[in-house]
Amino acid sequence: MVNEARKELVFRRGEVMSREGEPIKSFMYLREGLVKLYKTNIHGKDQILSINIPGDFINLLSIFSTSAYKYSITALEETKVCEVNLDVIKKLVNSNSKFSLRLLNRISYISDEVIQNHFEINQKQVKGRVAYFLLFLADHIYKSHTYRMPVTRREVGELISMTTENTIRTLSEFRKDEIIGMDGKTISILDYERLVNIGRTG
Amino acid sequence: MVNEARKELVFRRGEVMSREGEPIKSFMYLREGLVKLYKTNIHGKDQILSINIPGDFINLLSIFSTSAYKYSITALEETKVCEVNLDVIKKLVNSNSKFSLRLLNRISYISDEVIQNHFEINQKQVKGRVAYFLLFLADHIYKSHTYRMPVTRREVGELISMTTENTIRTLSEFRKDEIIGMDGKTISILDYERLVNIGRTG
DNA sequence: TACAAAATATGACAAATATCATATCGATAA
DNA sequence: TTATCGATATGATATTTGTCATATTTTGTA
Repeated sequence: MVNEARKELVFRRGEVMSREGEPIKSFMYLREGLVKLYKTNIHGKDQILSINIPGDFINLLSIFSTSAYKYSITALEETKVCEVNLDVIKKLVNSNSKFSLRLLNRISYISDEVIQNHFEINQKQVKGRVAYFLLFLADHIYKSHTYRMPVTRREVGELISMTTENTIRTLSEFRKDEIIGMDGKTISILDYERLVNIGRTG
Repeated sequence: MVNEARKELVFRRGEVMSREGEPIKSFMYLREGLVKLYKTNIHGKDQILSINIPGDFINLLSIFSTSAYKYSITALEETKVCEVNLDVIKKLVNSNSKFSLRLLNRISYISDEVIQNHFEINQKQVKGRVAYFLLFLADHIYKSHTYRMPVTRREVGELISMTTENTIRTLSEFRKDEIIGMDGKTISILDYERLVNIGRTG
């Protein structure tokens, strides 16, 4: 049943996959790529909720609460998504209680994560926030101390609640202090321990 | 089945109803009173997630994600809770798909609310934050322009991410500007329109 | 009632962060 | 290819917020 309703979609970098306020028609499983979930405020500024990776149900937080998206989704790189019609999913909830329980677990886990991340960022100062983000990419996204940032400095600021200027300034400072190496979007963490320490304290 | 497993509990003001990290044993429905949900950070400072009112499932955000509480719950006033053993709830999810769907809707709604609130507060400055909180109490909790604040100034700060001093200072300023009247914990909103405007812009 | 602890209050100052200006670099499109 | 726009970069300055000190008031409890 689900197999028949399945549809593969491909999005290019920068493509908006769904927009805040639009009706939700399907359940989206991220197969390949990287996306950002974000809200746009009345002044047109974005705030990023989270960055999602393959294996994530990227619109799960919106699906059951309302018929409209609570946030927008944009691809940060070439992204493949598996879509299943929402009615099919709702029928599945009705017929398969194991599936329901797994969804409940997953939704709780996701919302916990978003809340926890923003609480942690909230209690840090600029250096701590940037360190936290660099470590997030290293530990959770790329599993490497060298990587190419998938976002602009402005987007980093939108995720960790800072201005673009301060984000850039802090990265420059880390480079001067030889905590990281930086060439455009390519980052290499030179002093992991120190970065961890900054991420904890400041 | 649920009726047999039901248990009524009463908590006094200030009593901790459940603590972050403790195992979750039951599903809690708030029948009467007012509670706060909060996380304590490594420095011992609390951050309040939300204030909950009768009708709320106060530990729903933790129940399905893990076996341990992700936040603590404390009664802000005399509070009555209806507890149902967690195993009974899980069996109900297995047997009743309508119930599962309602839980999914409710969890999504709650997490949306927590995230949305913190995003809104995050993009405001001190005056806007205090205004937002005063209006939250007036519009959502007490449905009146005059009320007795159920929390200390420190707790207000813990909810809207400000220091206690700045919270007190801002309230004093609102009183001097005759936007609110204030006598201890009793607040009366004198200029609702102006408060709404401050809450939107700043 | 009286005492201690917490909450409220306010000023002076320090620290953190945002804003504004300006420059260079790089990617993209006509 | 070149023009344009967005991204990166950095300094100077203004604004916001936090910290520390110190009183006063209120509250809970012995």
